[in-house]
Amino acid sequence: MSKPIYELMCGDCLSELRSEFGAGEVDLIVTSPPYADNRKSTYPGIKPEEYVEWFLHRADQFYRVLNKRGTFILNIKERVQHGERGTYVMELVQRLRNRGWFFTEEWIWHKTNSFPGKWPNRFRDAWEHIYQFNKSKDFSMFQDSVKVPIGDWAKTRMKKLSATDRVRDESKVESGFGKRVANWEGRKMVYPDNVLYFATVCENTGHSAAFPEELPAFFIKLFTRKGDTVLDPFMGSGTTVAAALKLERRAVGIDTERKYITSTRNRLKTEGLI
Amino acid sequence: MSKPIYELMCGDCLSELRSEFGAGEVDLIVTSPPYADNRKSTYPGIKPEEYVEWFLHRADQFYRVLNKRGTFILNIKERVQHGERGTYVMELVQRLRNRGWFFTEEWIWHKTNSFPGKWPNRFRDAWEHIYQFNKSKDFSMFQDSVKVPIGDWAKTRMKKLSATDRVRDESKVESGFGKRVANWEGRKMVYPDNVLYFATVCENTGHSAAFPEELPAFFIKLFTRKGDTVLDPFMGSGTTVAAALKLERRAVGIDTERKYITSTRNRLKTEGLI
DNA sequence: TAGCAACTTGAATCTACCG
DNA sequence: CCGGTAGATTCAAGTTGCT
Repeated sequence: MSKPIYELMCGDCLSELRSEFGAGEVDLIVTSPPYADNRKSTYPGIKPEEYVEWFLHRADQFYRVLNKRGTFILNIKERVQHGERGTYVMELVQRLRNRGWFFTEEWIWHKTNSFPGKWPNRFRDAWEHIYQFNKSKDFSMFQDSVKVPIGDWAKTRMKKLSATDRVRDESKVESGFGKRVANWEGRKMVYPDNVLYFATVCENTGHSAAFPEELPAFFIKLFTRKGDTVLDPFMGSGTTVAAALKLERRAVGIDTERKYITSTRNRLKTEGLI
Repeated sequence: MSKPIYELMCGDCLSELRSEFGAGEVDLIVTSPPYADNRKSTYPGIKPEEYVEWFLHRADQFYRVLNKRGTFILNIKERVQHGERGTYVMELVQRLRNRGWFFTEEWIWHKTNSFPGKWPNRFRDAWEHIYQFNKSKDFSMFQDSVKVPIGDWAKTRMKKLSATDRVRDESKVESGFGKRVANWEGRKMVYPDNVLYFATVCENTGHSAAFPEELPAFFIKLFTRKGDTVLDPFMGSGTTVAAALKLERRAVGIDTERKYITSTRNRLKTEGLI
């Protein structure tokens, strides 16, 4: 009997992966973990000084369950503390590398609608890190699946549209996006670069972390094929899971909070994915 | 007698600063140092494993000559070695912080026309780090001097134009950019964010890693006033010096290579700056 | 149906103020 | 002095609703 198309697991990914997954079962991990701060009101924050160790233990499990040719995509950003930008992410990346991860690339996610505000000593923060780790130099990559219309001065807009439309187009949900697709069909298509443009999600998802579906969709298309398994060990509102199902990949989402399991299941039903 | 408006010094910035500059004489340092690699054909490369120590000794001098309210802007990017992105820059940032530098912010420079190319396991590299260090939380910042037109579909283009035009507009050199300035005059101006868009310089500057004049110009306007002193300890083709002079700041450029001293002086003459 | 305007909101950060 | 909270500031994208 074949594996289920999706699984939503409630618990700490450290123990869930250890007990429920064998080695090499996952083809792609895409996640945006809780950041190191103390915003306990929305999500159990981990203090910066404890963050690296906390994360490394879980990353060891990611490594174990990841396929030899698989990819681990980590979206994260340092917060400002006492006027300084934190450096724990830099420490984390080096530690991951020392533990055996192959540090292939750092992508930049430019958030075109970053949070507004004005301060005497800094401008608005409009970007986040996206680190790409592998198990070796030889990993699966399907570059043709993420081509974008050739750049002009509307490049950013088109890039976003292309990601959105392709997801919807390939999904089971018909949303009347055919016309927009036509806008860039027939245009010359080129490979993107390592700077991605996506707006954050403003609508109320029931989760504080607005993670646009285009973002996981981009990496799912780039690093997996239909039927492959995609894991988000810090699922949150379930955006990665939804994107994976729309693209006909198997999806596994893990979260410590029961409410996110419930809301994600509702979301998948609403979108007609399950 | 007042200080000269500009100085071009041939030598290692370590010794030049130590012997020729007193504490706190510089208001802004903007530099793009030689990267850690072995491209000895154009610039004396420093091996990755020696790079951090090599840089830290020079950074100590930067700290000494920098004004209490001054800023140090460091543009740098890791190279790919054996398929992996290097981590020595992350180590450098942490070490600088441990030496007393206040790590205020990391900006992203998106190179809109990055070098084309295709590799089986990565896309084009289209961005570089720009680290902002200070001596404390209290530093000079003149945010109104770098406002940009409010965003619309042409946001990125306008942002780039604004930076270019303002530099030219305030310079001694009239270049017929008045019409472009008019394009965004009367529009609502907003503060930029920490992602900058500048096209790379393709013209032959005689230097391997020329950054666009808009880049130092942006930070010179943001962190200094007319008459302040701007230093580039790894001058190269002299872009920072040229931008500083156009904006009526004092400029100091240091380089180990005699040929760059010569070519920069010629450049400044050609541009009518000296 | 297209186009425009008003309205809403989002992993922000700083200063001020309290206990 | 440290830690926590409330208020002010500000921009882009999406949504709604009207002509």
